[in-house]
Amino acid sequence: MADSNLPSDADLRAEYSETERQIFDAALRVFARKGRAGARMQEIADAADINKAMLHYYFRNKETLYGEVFAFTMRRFMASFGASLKEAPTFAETLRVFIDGYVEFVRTNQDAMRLMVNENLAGGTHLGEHLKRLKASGDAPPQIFVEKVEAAVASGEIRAVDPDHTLVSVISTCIFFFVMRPTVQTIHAEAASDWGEFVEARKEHLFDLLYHGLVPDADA
Amino acid sequence: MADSNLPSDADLRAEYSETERQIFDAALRVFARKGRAGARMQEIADAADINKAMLHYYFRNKETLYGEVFAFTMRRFMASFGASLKEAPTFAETLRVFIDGYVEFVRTNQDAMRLMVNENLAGGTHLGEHLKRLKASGDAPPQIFVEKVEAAVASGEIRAVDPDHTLVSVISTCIFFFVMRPTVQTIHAEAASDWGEFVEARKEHLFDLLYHGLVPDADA
DNA sequence: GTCTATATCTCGATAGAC
DNA sequence: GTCTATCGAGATATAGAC
Repeated sequence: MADSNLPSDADLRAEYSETERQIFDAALRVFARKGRAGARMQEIADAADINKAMLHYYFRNKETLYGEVFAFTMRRFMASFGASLKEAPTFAETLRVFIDGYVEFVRTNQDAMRLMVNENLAGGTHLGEHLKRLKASGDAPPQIFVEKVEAAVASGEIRAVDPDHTLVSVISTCIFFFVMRPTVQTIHAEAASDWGEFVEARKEHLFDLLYHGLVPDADA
Repeated sequence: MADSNLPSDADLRAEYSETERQIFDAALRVFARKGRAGARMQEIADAADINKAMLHYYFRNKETLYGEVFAFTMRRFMASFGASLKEAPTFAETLRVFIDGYVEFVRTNQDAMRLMVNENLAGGTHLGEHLKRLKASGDAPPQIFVEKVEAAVASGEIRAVDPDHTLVSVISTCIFFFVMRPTVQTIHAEAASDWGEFVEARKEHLFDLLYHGLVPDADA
């Protein structure tokens, strides 16, 4: 936590015992893949390599287990790549770091992403307090990005765009293709044959499209 | 079906009886909001204002009901606004129609959108044949849009972007903020107080951002 | 803390009268 | 076609020995 007031991955995990961490990993996997209602306590127990009764020993019931897993996942979402984003010298660099950071984070945390999307689709009852904390911290990538956009607009480095809408647009393009991966792979040949290659190509495309969308015309 | 080989909304509904349509509407609502596993046959029956046993009379079981509802929803997704898109004279107009068409379609069919996203998150087992038909029809908005992008690139009206990636990017920005609506509303004040206004503002922002992202610099 | 056995309950599905 | 009553699978949760 050297240069951030957000907890690191290690910090978050230190709160829990070995067994609890096993349960967490297993529960995240199952909740993300099967959904909150479709998840089976037995399957979580099997995945965590413990007895089913132990699940109820560590977490009273399915509800509280889900709640804890969701809270843990949210905090991890917040604690990713704020630092390198702050240091970016130009807006072009800011945009590159933001796109790369988000795409890589989602690529390597697809279950966390699925949990987030599922929760939003279901109405987002659990989101409330966590998002407020995120907002209050002022140190998470979305906040920093918005500030950088505001600064770049003020300095004339980019056009007079709405920072909040821009944030939503950039995040959408970085995440949604992971959400719709089965559809994308059915339609797009390259995505089906080599997903990793497709993701790399996509980062390039996104920077190109969004950077040109944001900077003023060359003769302006 | 005057100027399209895709079925219209009325065509689709004509296949089913009054009671079946009631069931469809109810099932779509419940499946979309609660997910495939979380949906309860009792709740669907209540929403359709029929007896639970009648559900099993019309549709053998939950599986087939879900399958039929999903297939119906997919066909509706395909059959929306292909015609007006074809007629767009300039690329700017094409982009406007596409953004407006997608945003409005999702705005007025949020349950259909939820079903699609849920299905993709769950692995997209049911997507296969439907997407192939969509691809084969050659008459759905995504195909037309890709063709228009290719033509605009060839004519120099827009920069040399990858049409497929561009399609994914545009659709992402049109849909994802609906998916994450609870999160967006927690972070963004205007979205929380007046969602309709936010959606309108978003359409403007998207056209501005993406059009500038696609057209060549003014002095080129 | 860990496990087996079991209680309890929800929900999908069916039987059978009308 | 419609309804009531109920069955039976499968899931959550707990009791209680070790």
